[in-house]
Amino acid sequence: MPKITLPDGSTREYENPVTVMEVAESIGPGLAKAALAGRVDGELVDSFTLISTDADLAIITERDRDGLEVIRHSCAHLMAQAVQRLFPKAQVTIGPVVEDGFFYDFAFSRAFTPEDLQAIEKVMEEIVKENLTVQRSVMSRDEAITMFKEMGEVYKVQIIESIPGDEDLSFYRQGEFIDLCRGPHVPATSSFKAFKLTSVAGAYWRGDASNEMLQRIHGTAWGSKKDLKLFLQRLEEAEKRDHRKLGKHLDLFHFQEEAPGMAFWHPKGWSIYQSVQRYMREVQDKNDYKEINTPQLVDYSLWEKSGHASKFADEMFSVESENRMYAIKPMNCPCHIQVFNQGLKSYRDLPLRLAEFGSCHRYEPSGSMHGLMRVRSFVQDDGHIFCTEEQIQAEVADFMTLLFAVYKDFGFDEVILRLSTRPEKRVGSDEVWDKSEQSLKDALNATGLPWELVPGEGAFYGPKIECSLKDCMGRVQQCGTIQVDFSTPGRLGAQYVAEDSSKQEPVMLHRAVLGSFERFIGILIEHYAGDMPAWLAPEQALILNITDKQNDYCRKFEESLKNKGFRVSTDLRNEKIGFKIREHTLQKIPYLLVVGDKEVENGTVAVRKRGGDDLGAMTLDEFCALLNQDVASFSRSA
RNA sequence: GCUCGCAUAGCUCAGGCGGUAGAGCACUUCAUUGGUAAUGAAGAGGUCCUCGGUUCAACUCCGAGUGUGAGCACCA
Repeated sequence: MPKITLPDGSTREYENPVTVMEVAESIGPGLAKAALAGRVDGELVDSFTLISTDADLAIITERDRDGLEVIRHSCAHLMAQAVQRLFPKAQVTIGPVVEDGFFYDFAFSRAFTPEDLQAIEKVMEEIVKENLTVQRSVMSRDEAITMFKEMGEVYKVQIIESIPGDEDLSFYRQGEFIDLCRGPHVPATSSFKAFKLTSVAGAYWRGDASNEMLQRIHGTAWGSKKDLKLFLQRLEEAEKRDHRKLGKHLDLFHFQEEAPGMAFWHPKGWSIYQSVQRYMREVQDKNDYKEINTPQLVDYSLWEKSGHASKFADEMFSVESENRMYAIKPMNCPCHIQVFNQGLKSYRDLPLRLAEFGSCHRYEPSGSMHGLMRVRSFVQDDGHIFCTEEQIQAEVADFMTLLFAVYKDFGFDEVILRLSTRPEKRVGSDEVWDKSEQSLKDALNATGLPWELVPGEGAFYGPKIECSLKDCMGRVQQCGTIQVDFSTPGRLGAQYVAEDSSKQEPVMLHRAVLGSFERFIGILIEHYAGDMPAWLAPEQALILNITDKQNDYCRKFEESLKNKGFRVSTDLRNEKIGFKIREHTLQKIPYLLVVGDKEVENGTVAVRKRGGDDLGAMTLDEFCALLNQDVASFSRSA
């Protein structure tokens, strides 16, 4: 006689063991229709799971986050079934849920085409109409291997063979299709309301580049047609914000064949770049960093000493000149140590914070490049803090505070933190790793924010914190980092004189807030959809005449604003005012200042904001005050 | 780097059984001096990414290369 407690606290008693679906039915037919799965005592189960003891139960529908996952996972099965109906020779592999959807990887003799996707989608619809019941079964490992061998599914056999132990495995069947799966799944193929196959691309079997390539079909599935539509609109919006598109449209930068992965910055893009750099320079000065600059070309031997050549030789550009080999620097750290090494350092000099807007070049794999987001030539807001072990924690904590403040100034409020710890291949003793990981953990805990542990992902010389921000589209972008390094200073002979006059090796903290200017500006462009806030906008205001009678007045007004340090220009072309407004609105200029006879007479300008708001007539002083206030509205908290 | 697409005017894109191309916007000139998202007219603008092959003939078909897009792999 199971007693079921529902999320609202109410309880229901049943004579015999009941399934989740039966409970739903006993509550109401609407709920039964919507029920996809259940959560029994916190565990996600199928709707046909039998409950025989007292339990807490939540009926999962498409409104639950978990319900959506069930739909998507089941939709992957639905797609696999459709693919095998159309292409019986296609072999199934895996089909997990991902953000906003799912995919399934198939082994097939050729690539699927967009026409194939349409056909697959059609068969999926047919299977939905067939309303096949989804059934779960359990098999031993050996039985399962035999079954899939008979079906000729060699990848499934491999997957099952790689599952350790000889525990029983669960399988889900719908009609003729059966797949190894943990579940849970929807009750029947009629449960799908809205799905769409979005793309097809290659993907390596087991994520290993030395394996063969499979065909991955991506799809998305939602609880309702409306949600699917909203999702597709979100994709469209993201496409509109694409920094590559906006970069061209707003004349910010370009790329060309002769310099793959290296941006040509145009005046307006470079203006944004300079504003970001000016700001970072100010922040670094305020926070006791000493800015330096180091060579682009450094003899190869330094990279051999630092250990980078042996690991990254293929990704470094090199130059030969007069029988010497140089590498174009792929990073700044070895150079910063050279600066540290000049002159004798005392413990009194620590912590020493060196910063550089360091231009780096890396031969990134051709397929990995993506607009400004991943380039071969970039500038890091790099910094290295030389300190003692005791100083690590405070330095890391200060860095985190600085980073939050900078992100906030750029309009990013949410930061996601991850700690990557010792990888298999590493230098340094376990004791040193213990210590450095602990100091990073302490610093993370001190932020009061949640953070995620990523074991084994640290750099070979030390653990690192990775800081990602969330843009207004909800996308996570990794930008900042701070890494503890106990070994590179030693390799390159960095030392300081301690209190007891012994020579000691300093600890080095590698850190960057933005990561690279290129990437960060790409993120900014997409975050603001090109509507840069006034403090970053390449042109803050534009003065427009109505007729050429006002030209002199416009030029004088421009001059006055320029003298106050604003980025202003004029458009005195012989065009109608509506035409000019449209053109400059599309160029996303924050303020348009219109001057006609009225304004000349009153000594004002008519101010129009980017959104179209008419702020009325203002004098020079009034407009300066407005623009100053707008520019200062980012908090300058760093 | 791998798989599959794509590459035509400054931009966004059409196009064509294989017979060297077109629109809109932008640009130039002329007229127009007009008050908050497009004034009108005329004109100019292309080695159809590169190199090979097939062909009487290639922008079109085939191959290679380069760049680029989606995804995978990589990311000090």
